[in-house]
Amino acid sequence: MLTINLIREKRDFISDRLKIKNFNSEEILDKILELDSRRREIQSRSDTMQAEMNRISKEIGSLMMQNRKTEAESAKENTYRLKEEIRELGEELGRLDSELREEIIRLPNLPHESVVRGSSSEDNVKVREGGEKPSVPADALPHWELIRKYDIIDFDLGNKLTGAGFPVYKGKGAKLERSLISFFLDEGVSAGYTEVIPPIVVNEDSGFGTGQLPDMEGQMYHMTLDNFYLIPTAEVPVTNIYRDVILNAEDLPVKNIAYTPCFRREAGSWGAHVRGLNRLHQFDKVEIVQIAHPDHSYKALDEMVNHVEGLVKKLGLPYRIMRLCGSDMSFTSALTYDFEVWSAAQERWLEVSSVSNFESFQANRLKCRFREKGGKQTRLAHTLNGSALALPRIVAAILENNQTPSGIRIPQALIPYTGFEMID
RNA sequence: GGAGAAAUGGCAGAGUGGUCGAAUGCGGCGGUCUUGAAAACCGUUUUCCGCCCGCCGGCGGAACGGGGGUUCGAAUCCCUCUUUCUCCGCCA
Repeated sequence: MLTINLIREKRDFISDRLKIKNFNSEEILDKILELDSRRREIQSRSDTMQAEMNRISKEIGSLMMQNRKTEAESAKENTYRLKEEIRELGEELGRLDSELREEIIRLPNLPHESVVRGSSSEDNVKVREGGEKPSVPADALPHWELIRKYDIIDFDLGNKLTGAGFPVYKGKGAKLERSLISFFLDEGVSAGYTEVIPPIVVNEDSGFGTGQLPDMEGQMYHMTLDNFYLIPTAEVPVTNIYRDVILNAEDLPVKNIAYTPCFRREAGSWGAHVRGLNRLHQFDKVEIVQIAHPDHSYKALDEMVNHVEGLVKKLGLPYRIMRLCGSDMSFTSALTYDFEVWSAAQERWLEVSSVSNFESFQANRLKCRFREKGGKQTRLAHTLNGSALALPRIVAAILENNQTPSGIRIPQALIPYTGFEMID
């Protein structure tokens, strides 16, 4: 959510920047400015009347104490009309507040100055590339056949228990999954992140705080009886730890890492290219989250990108880092780097991580603020997060890229975790 | 699930209708003293919105778990929701 101050002061700048995201904001901005000036006018009037009301009330109080009942009664006469007007202004103010909020919420975050406009994912900018594409035989199997061949992930069984997109990991498949989670967490902790295990069910306020609500309502599993949501990413509970929190500047950056299962309805996005592990309703992910000082948040973003790059390197996966163009970026992000790994049998790049700086966009919803040492004023912090990493496509790439006639080779870095070198 | 009690500032804890944004203590910050520190003493210390305002600041309004109500006036009375604690029941 953009701040009303920014909108007041830099209307045209905002309008220009949002064009990079192919978002036409003219009408919304005009409406916001109009609502805002009406709101302020009403508040001034209401404040003045309440001040008057408070004055009279105090007067009545002191008259009562002096036992001057008749004077007190006549003073009361003056309050009835005032009270009614205050009530009406209060209602008007409430209406304007919520209307204003509704409009502001419709505006996406401003893209960082390095973001190009673009019209699709084709226009994402390759930042760098690493690792070597493996040479696999022409008859290399895609992962959905490999998992059957070695009986390590079972979609049919998941279908029986729940439905499509809820696989069951078995034997070495389960161990591989658990090993990757531990590996990612350990790497994060070594890099200075504090591990947390948050709830995977959140309330409406949390969903709103990080921006999934109301925009992505249909993408989350909603437990209507309790009005809870299954989290689509650990970003939601972990970032919301800092909702309504005022941090000290010297405590920044705050760095958290969390493993959670993630749940996505993926309504409407099923189709080609989503076979096997490419798209699931439930999947595992390790997420890194930082709350940073606004002056250093892009340094934090670089650090996070380097961290994720280290992970894919250690796993020996060919990867590329893409800076998303405006039209491919999320509503809430100011700058996003996507990580893709090469999937040898599918011969495609698979997105395995998205690392973003949200600047103050989430923080404004969350009311996540900080105070400079010795300072009095609070400022909005910057929030960042990134997958480090999402498991299913990593598993798919490891299976496909490392297949050999004698089985699937486990990456060196994972062997201490799996305890075996081959899936065979 | 049943019965009872409670929710106040960073923390502890007073406050049962009027001058209470809130005593007091602790903690924090600034200062005096000291070579330095401690102790002592003095001062200061919630957040949001609006107006004036370059900044400092000033003025007004709101907020005592959330929401609603009674009243000229609510931390204080009423309703409701949530949470916590105690006892009972059940349970991984």
